[in-house]
Amino acid sequence: MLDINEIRKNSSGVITILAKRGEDFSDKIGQIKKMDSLWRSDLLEMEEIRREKNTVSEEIGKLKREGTDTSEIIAQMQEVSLREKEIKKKVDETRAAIDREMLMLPNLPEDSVTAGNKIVREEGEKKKYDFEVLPHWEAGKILKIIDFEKAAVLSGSQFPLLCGEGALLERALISFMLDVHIEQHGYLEIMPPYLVREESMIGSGQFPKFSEESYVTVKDGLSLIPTAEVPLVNMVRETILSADELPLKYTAFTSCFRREAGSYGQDTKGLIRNHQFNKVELVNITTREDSSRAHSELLAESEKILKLLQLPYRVLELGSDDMGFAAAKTYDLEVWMPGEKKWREVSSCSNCLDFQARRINARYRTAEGEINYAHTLNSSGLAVGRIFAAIVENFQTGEINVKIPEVLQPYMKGRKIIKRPDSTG
RNA sequence: GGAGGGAUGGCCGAGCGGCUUAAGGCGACGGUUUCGAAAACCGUUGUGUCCUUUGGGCACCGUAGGUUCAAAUCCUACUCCCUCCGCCA
Repeated sequence: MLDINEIRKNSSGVITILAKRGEDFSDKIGQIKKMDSLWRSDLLEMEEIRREKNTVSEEIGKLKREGTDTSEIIAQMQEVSLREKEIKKKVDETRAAIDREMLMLPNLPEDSVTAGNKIVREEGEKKKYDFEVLPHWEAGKILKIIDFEKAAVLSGSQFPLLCGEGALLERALISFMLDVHIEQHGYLEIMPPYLVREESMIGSGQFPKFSEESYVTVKDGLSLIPTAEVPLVNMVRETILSADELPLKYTAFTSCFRREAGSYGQDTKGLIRNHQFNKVELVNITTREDSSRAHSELLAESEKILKLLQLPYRVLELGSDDMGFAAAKTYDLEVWMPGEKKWREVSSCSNCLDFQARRINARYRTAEGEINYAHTLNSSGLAVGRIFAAIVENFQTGEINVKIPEVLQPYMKGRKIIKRPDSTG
């Protein structure tokens, strides 16, 4: 949520910055501003009435104790009380309308962020192949480690089903990623719930705007998490942290669930865009002074996984028109897929500044006793299914076997290669 | 799913509808004392919001309504936690 003071003080500035997202918010901001000044004048009136009520009520108590007749003054106060009720209703309604609108406004992109994605750098080397690398879904089928037909029978299209060494590879990747973040980057591992309340989805910014994207249970109205960012960020809901315990660094492996409404027909093959996928997520909660440093660190931590897996990738700085709702600045990591011959996003590393913290009321107290909103950051560390696909393509051999990257071998019971079941060698 | 019990400040814990702007204790912080410390004593001790901001007002006792001139206190609904029974990985 944006700071309403910014809209009061400099609404045209807010409109200009939001316009970088490619949407015109001038009507909405104007409306909010109008409602806000109405709210404030009504609030003033209501508080004046309450002040009168409080003093007179106290007076009545005294008079009654003295045995004085108070029926006249009570009759007067009945009128006042009625008036208070009316104006309170109006104040509450206006406030609710303001909040509704405020929740629909996306975060302000940072000054440095402009339209259009920028390639920051490329890391690792694309291997040369003296054969045609198959896309992972074809190789996966031959290797009998992915079975989309079975998945479709169970759940419909765009669900993954891994078997045998495929399932083992997925599990190995999860353990490997978690271990790196826990042991080398100082993260606390969390296993959060996959079903969360509506407030949690609002808190991290998925709701109310993107409710179409989520699976919601019929009886209890709980949402399946689209990312572990949701439970991890909400861990500090309604808390005042102490500055010296920051940054908090949380990591979690979870499955993620997305309806992908409106993206039918895109990436229909393979593990790239599924309704359910696995991800290891990183979330940092920190101070406003520290968040920029934390952002670079987070990016490096996500990159570390790609480096260790020896996958070629590039770093993108996302343009203001392409960033997520809650983000002020975002880097994407894209891995090279030699089978598809495409760069594919495997991590999105965002600084949300105090945008989410305002929604969940997460604050910290400085050594001087000042209370500020915390800053929240998140990064995929990484999207497991897409890395699975990247390995199947990047480490493919001419015989359509898949070599296991060295760092993963201990997690694969020492296996060095996944061989096609019909191979002779 | 059924039956009970509960929710008050950082924590514990009082609180017959008006003398509660929430008692008392613990903790924390500051001070007195001391060579220093402990103890003792004294003091301070939440969050938010609005305004005409050296100041003032309003709100907050799980949440939302209601009754009343007046609600932590009475009524209704809900949420969460605990105990037990049943079912269950």
